Amino acid sequence: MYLKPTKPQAVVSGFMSTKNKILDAADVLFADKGFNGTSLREITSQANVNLAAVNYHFGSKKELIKAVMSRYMDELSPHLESALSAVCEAEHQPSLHEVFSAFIEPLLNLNQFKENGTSTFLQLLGRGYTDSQGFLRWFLTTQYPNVFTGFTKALKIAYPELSTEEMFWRLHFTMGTIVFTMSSSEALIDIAQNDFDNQLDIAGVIERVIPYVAAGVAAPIIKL
Amino acid sequence: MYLKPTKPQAVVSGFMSTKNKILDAADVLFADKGFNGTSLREITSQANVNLAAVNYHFGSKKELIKAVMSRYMDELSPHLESALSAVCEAEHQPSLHEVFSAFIEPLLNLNQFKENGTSTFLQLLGRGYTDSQGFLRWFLTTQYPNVFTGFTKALKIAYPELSTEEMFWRLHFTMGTIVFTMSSSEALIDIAQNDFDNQLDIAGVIERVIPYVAAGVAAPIIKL
DNA sequence: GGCTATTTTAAACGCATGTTTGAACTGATT
DNA sequence: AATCAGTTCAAACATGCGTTTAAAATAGCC
Repeated sequence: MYLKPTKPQAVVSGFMSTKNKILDAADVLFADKGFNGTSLREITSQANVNLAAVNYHFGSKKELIKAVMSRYMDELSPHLESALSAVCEAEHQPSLHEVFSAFIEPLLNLNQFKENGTSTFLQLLGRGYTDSQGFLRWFLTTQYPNVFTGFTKALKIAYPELSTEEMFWRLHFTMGTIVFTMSSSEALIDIAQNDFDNQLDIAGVIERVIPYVAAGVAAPIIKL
Repeated sequence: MYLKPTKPQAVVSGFMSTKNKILDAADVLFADKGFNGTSLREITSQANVNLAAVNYHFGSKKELIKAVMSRYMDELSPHLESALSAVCEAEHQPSLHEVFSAFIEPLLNLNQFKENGTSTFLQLLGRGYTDSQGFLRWFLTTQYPNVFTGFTKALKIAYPELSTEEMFWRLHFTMGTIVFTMSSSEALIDIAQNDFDNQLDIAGVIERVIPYVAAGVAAPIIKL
């Protein structure tokens, strides 16, 4: 019977708990095909566990989605918060480029936390914005608000001339760029490999997108 | 029995063909809840037609999706193509801002073509990128390639220093920004109305996003 | 070893989906 | 009036979904 979230249990030797097998299978499939597009049967058969295990361990599919996201956010958000406040408390006024760059190291470190962690997480983020009619957006903004407030605070310092309203829009444009790019990054990298045959990975994409969004946010203010 | 796409039939007086009732209901619902998230039963009951009518007139749900998109693209793509070639053949070298602005008039004219046509179409475009594992992206790029080639050609003229590879990425970042912004535009406009209580509509969002993407594409070239 | 609580399992449930069917209806043509 | 292609309709079909159930297996403890 399912009651309450249980504490994480230590992974000893080669043994993997059913719970973790489910989480590992789920986040790859969710990232690839979306939350609605992935069935519990796909997840459980990929994870080699019984179908009923998801409902037993997590209660429902919705709770599984939350658990998948929480595993990343719990790892990421402390690092993001400290990186952002470090930027804010620097001696010199930080540039927009520096603010956005504050995300890079914590994001790329997700690859140590989990294989392909960076791109998987960013893809999941993209899915969360479009799938499931925004319930995940609600979940993130209410459960991890410090990341968002810290980010806007840093931007306000880096570009004080921009009105709050303009910043609101450009922030969402930026969110869109990142999230969308990452959710289709695999396909794009494939195309790019064929057309230009460069070595290219998720870190390369991030390096290219940062000047873009920094320039977008820094765009001259329009007069009505 | 269903055979072959039939020619569009003239709409006389207040009468609306079953086919058009379905198309009208479908594109609102698709834009709102995604392709996978909308059932044929929702569409047909919204359109006040029988459930089987979709399969009778269109053959399948997938074909209905194509038909919804084609209705917009067939209207839009000639105007886009001519606007883009006008920009290319101008006496002076066009700015990036001009290139992006070439999209505005044709896009906004969709509102004359159909009520709320502009935002609905852009939302559908956003859905097509993330839903249904890219089959719609394939459909658009293969069925309407001139729009894409015309756009890259115009950009190449406006910003010749940028390598093809960089342009490739910044183009996709731009695509992401637009598409993502529009697919969540309703929610964003709601939030913005509450926070800043300005008059704001889809045209306002477009006006704000253009300086952003133009600046992003025009960002200084990074050295490795 | 025996008892208990936890976990796994196969099977079913109820429901929603896209699609198909065959009969009823419609409106124009002969 | 009879015919007939085109269209609508209610009903069913097959499938896949998330979830629940109750029995079997397992692990922990005295």
